[in-house]
Amino acid sequence: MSQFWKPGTDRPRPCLVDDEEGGVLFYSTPPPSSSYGYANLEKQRQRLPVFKYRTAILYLVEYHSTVIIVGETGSGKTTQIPQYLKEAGWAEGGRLIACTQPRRLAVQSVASRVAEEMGVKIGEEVGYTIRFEDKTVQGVTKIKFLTDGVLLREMMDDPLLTKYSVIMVDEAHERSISTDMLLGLLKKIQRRRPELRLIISSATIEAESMSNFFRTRKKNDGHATDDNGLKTEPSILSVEGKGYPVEIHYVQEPVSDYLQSAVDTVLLIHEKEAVGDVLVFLTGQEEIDAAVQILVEKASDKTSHFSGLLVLPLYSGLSRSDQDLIFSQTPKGKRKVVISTNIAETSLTLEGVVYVVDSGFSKQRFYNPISDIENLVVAPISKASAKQRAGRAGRLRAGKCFRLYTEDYFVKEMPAEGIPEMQRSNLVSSVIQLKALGIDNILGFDWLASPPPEAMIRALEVLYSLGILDEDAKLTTPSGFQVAEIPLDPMVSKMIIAADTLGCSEEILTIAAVLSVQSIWVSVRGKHKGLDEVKLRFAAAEGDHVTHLNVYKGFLQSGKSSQWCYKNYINYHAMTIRKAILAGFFSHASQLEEYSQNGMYKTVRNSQEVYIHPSSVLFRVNPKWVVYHSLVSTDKHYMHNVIAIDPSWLIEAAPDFYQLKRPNPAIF
DNA sequence: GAGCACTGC
Repeated sequence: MSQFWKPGTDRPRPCLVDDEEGGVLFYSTPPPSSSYGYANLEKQRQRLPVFKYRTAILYLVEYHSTVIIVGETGSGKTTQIPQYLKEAGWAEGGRLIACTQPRRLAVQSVASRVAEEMGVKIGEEVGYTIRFEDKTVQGVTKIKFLTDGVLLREMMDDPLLTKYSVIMVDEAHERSISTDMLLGLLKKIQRRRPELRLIISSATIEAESMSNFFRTRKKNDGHATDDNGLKTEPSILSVEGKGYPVEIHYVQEPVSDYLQSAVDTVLLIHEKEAVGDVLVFLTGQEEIDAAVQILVEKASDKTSHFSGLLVLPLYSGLSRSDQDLIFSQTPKGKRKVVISTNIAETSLTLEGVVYVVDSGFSKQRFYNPISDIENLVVAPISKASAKQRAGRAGRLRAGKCFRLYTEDYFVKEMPAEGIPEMQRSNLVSSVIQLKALGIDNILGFDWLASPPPEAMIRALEVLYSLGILDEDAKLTTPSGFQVAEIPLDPMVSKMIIAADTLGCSEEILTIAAVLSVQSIWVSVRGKHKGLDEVKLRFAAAEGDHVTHLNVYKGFLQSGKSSQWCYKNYINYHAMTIRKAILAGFFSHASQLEEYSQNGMYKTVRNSQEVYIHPSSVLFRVNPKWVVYHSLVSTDKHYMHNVIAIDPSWLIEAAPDFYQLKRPNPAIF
């Protein structure tokens, strides 16, 4: 079938897919609820020639500007569709087929699988691009895998993405900020480039809303076409996965303590169920460590049959070597139990899992645009997530999923989908990116899901105060455009630009790098004291940022710690460094309450009550004025990464901001 | 004297 239809050529319409082996694949017209076709890959393996699936894909892509693929895990859509398109000639004439993934690791592994299947070396006909790594060759690469964020960045140079004939957006149902932005922008591009084909791969639950979003003209008319006879009505093709069935078990009554319940369920599985590893979903490190401890104690009793349990924690804060333990072969006669955060839901796949225990909760970030505070809270997961978690039990053989909530709750109360990241995040980075792409009417942008207007306004306000947007909400020259080019939080970018004139770029770049990673410290259970002592060795009076700089310098000098006598040098530079930080973070200034006994500060912007986090070197030092990098909210609002400042620097850094009573109304 | 779901450019 490699000589299949050449796109754009004039030829008779292929007939509907007629399957002589029993109608496994069919194409119905007119489509019931805009759904076409159904390909069953599992059956196909035994008795359906591969070209049936290919036929359906190519037919739909040929005649529809947008195709939505509802593909379960293991359906092979990600690896097969790009190959079909290439063979059918979609990558000819110097244009490429692009396939996005939301994660770097997925990009790499999918690309190498496809290269292997096609018998080519990666970086030639099949390539990939992720940040810091470009394995493509111009003129040679035909299928290009990339993260959605990279494709967004590419739009800054080539807004219509003219290099590509087909763009496939995989895992669109995850609704990451980048994916949502990309889909909104792709819809715009389609108006200018009607020949561009989009393939959106999504879970069942999101398919209809995706379809509605891309349905552009002549609503309610399934046969709407554009001038070229191309159907503008998106088509939906569903492809079954080859995962094994997973039996779902619910609790009879709601549980009051899901941690305890998870532990009990693991013990019960070990007692009653056949061999096979267990994966438990809890919400965070603290919970996971607690559950691990309880189970390890049970397992340490050599006389009980629980000694067969091999219990391992899994979360991103673990060191790489600890994370790798979960992939080790389960010793004979043992049952591996991995207790994990959401990292095992999408990012990491454990192959031997047969039993899943689902607490029904995960930690989720919520942003309050009014207070400008991001909260990390334990919240109920969605049905989509629950399904994904359960699916983790069916990779090896038929499995079981134990849900620690009632069926009634699942059916009646659990939300179908999670809230898109777009609607619970700070939008400063997204807004500047859209502005850089020439989208001026941000509030009128056609979002798959509109973010709260308050968040949008807050983002515009912040960018205006940073001098990145002018009074007409357009990017300023050169500052605004420079900041948009730098792939960092705009406040950090502004700091970097300011460092240039203050002559401390090297130091500020180091600090920016440290601020861009989650933490430079590795968490080791029960070794908090040691870590605190090590930190003290690097502590700088100016605050955490300069302390990070010390750490980095120490790293460069690795092994020579006793000879460090940089103190004067650091003091010399500390002032200019702090001013550069302030150029970006002036709006994060806080003042110590004069009569405060407990180190209470109030933010300058909205008099929010905040405290210095105990991990800071300035904890209990309590300088009169500080600027923080971020707020972390638990029982109190804690300032993370704090430097001491002189309040006069604030006026110097942002004279408008500190005199402005109300932000300029023109930007709304 | 407290705490870090997960990604990405």
